[in-house]
This record gives sequence, C-alpha cells and structure tokens, in this order.
Amino acid sequence: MTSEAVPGGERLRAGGVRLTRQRAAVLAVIEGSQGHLGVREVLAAVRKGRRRIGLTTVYRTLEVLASLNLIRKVHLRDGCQRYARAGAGHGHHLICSRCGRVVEFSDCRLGALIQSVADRTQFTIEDHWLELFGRCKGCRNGRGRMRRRSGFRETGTRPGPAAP
Amino acid sequence: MTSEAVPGGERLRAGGVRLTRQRAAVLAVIEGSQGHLGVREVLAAVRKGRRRIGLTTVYRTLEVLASLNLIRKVHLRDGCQRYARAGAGHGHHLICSRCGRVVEFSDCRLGALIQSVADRTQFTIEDHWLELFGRCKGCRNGRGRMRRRSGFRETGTRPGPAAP
DNA sequence: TCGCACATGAAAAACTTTTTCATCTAGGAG
DNA sequence: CTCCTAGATGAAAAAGTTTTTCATGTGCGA
Ligand SMILES: [Mn+2]
Ligand SMILES: [Mn+2]
Ligand SMILES: [Zn+2]
Ligand SMILES: [Zn+2]
Repeated sequence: MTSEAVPGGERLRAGGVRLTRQRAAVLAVIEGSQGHLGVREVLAAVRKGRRRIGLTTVYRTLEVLASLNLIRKVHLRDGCQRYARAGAGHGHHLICSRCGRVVEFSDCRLGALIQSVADRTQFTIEDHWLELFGRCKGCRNGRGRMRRRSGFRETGTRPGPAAP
Repeated sequence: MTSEAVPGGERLRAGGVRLTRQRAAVLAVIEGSQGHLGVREVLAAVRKGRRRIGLTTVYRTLEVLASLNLIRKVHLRDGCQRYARAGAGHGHHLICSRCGRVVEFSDCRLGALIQSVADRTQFTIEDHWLELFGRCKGCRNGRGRMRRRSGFRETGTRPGPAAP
C-alpha cells in the first residue's frame, strides 16, 4: 500500500521523520478537532479510537508535529502545552474563550507596528505571536465564562472547589 | 514611618490587599529586573536579599500582583509562568530571545485587523495577546541562540536591587 | 527479506504547582 | 497605643506534569 493510505503520511515523510501509526493517530486527532487539546486529551482521544499509545509518545509526537508545522501550539492564559490543527503557512489563532474553538487566520498586517516598535526600541524583530480571544457565534449569548464545552474535555483533573 | 517607605505600597493598598513585606519584596525583585523571571528565580532573588519567603507565597504573590496589573505574566514558546514588570495600562511585550530583556509597548493598533477578523469569522473579539521576539541592541551580533545571557541566570538570582 | 537506526512505552525520576493547616501579622476598631 | 481577627504565610505533603531510562518494537532503505 502507498503512504496515501495514511492521512498526513506525505507530510510526515517530507519532514524527514518516520511515519508511525502513533504519529498518524495523533495528527488525525488534532486535525479532527475544532479546538485546542492538551496532552491528556490527545492521549484519551487516540486511545478511544482503539489505538495503543503511551503518554511519553504523545508528548514526543506533539513536539515533532509542531516542529514540522503540521499542528500548532496554543497558549492560553493559564495552561499552555495545548495544540490545535495548523492552517497553511504562518498563522495566528482566534480562540473562543467559552468553548475553546480555534480559528486560524494569517493576515496579521503587523508590518507597520513592528517597524515602529523596532525603530523606537532598537530591537531587531524576528518573530511575533498574536492570539485573539472572544466568543464564537454559537457562544455569543452564553452568559457563562467557563472554558471548554462538552466535547472539549479538560486536561486531567481540575483543582476543583474548596474542600468541605 | 509611612507606607511611602515601601515601594509599591500605595499600589498594593489600592488593590485592596494587605501590604506585606513578602509582597513588597517580590514586587521589588520584578521591578528591578530587566527581563522575565520564573517562580524559582523570584524565590532565589528575594532570599538573596535576605528576606524570608516561602515558595507557596511566591506563587500566590505573583498571581496577586499580576491580577493587580503591577507585574505581567509573560509566555514564551516553552515555559510560561514567567513574569516581568508592567508598564502603564494595556501592554504588550517585546522580548529579546537571547538575553531575555523585556520591553513593554502599548500601541498595538490592532483595531482594523480585529475588525476584519471579527467580520470574517463571526466572532466577538474581546481580548488580544501580542508578543514580539527579536534581538535587543546589545544582543544584535550575538551569534548564539541561547536564551538568557549572564545576568539572567536560569535558576540563579539576579544581581538586582537588594533591600533598601 | 534483512538489519538497524529510529521510535515506542512502562516505570521511575524529576520537576512544578496546589492544598493543608498551624501559626503569624497587617491594620482597623476601640 | 493595644487588641483582635480576617487575611497572609510557609513547611510539608499531595497532586499534577514532563522528562529520562532502557528494554523492546518497527519503519523503511538496502
Ligand atoms: Mn503574523
Ligand atoms: Mn504560554
Ligand atoms: Zn465558542
Ligand atoms: Zn538581548
């Protein structure tokens, strides 16, 4: 069978790394998600798909995929180490603070701003990082402020409310 | 002696929290630093200034100070939970990827971009987060790619301002 | 098909962050 | 100024996260 059979196979090969079923599974999980996922969530999702995978491999794989730009790392105010699918090329994220949905956009038009800051500070600016937070259409009227909705499981166990 | 004697005292009071020597010490350490500091670095710096403080308190204090906007949380590609002094009001960071120096700027002019992305995605955008990375003047020609230079020890302490 | 460099994963180590709870203290009341 | 107490502290332990180890497995070029 050709590598076509494995979604993402071409891109993994192109990245110079081996195409393993674990990598394909992790990539599939991220690409199949509308939001950002944490390590434990990816682990659970892959296993739910009845594929064996270890936590260590999830960590390593997410790093590999991100370095190949096949997925992107997302930072939230609290808790980073989260990942979302990557659009083409340079991209930034718009994140729904209620359900976690992630939309990538690439037109950032920061040229003038960067030039201005560079002139003023005497820095050579090499990279930038922009994230927008808000409410997606479906979450517009949600009065809550909770993070992920059902379908976007929380990573691990939450600190939870005060003890009795 | 009046509360004037304690740098940041006024601002802590204004925030509705008690002015403790630990809070003043942490604030002084952050304000005395040109870069971003992690929890352990703050702990070490405060102790070096011969002030007693516990790790738990450092965590809690950094959170309190950040919520009062007296200091700001900085996210790096790897490793967040770092803090830098805050400029006035809304601010973004320009970070030297070699020495860690942090410069805050507030003119982000993202209005048009935000409008455009909002229209296109149907999101209501409530907040944004922008960080610029580059080389400060002094690190311009540094061929290295290491993070903090001497003076910005990873786990060590900054020579920073000792207690008055 | 073979061989081996690369990849995996269970377990343990290492590290980070939060919770507990006994003790302390900032600062307002009197 | 002295008292009082809600708020703050910190040592220790618990809880959670990430990395390291190393024996075993496997992708893929020869
Ligand atoms: Mn951009
Ligand atoms: Mn972050
Ligand atoms: Zn949403
Ligand atoms: Zn620098």
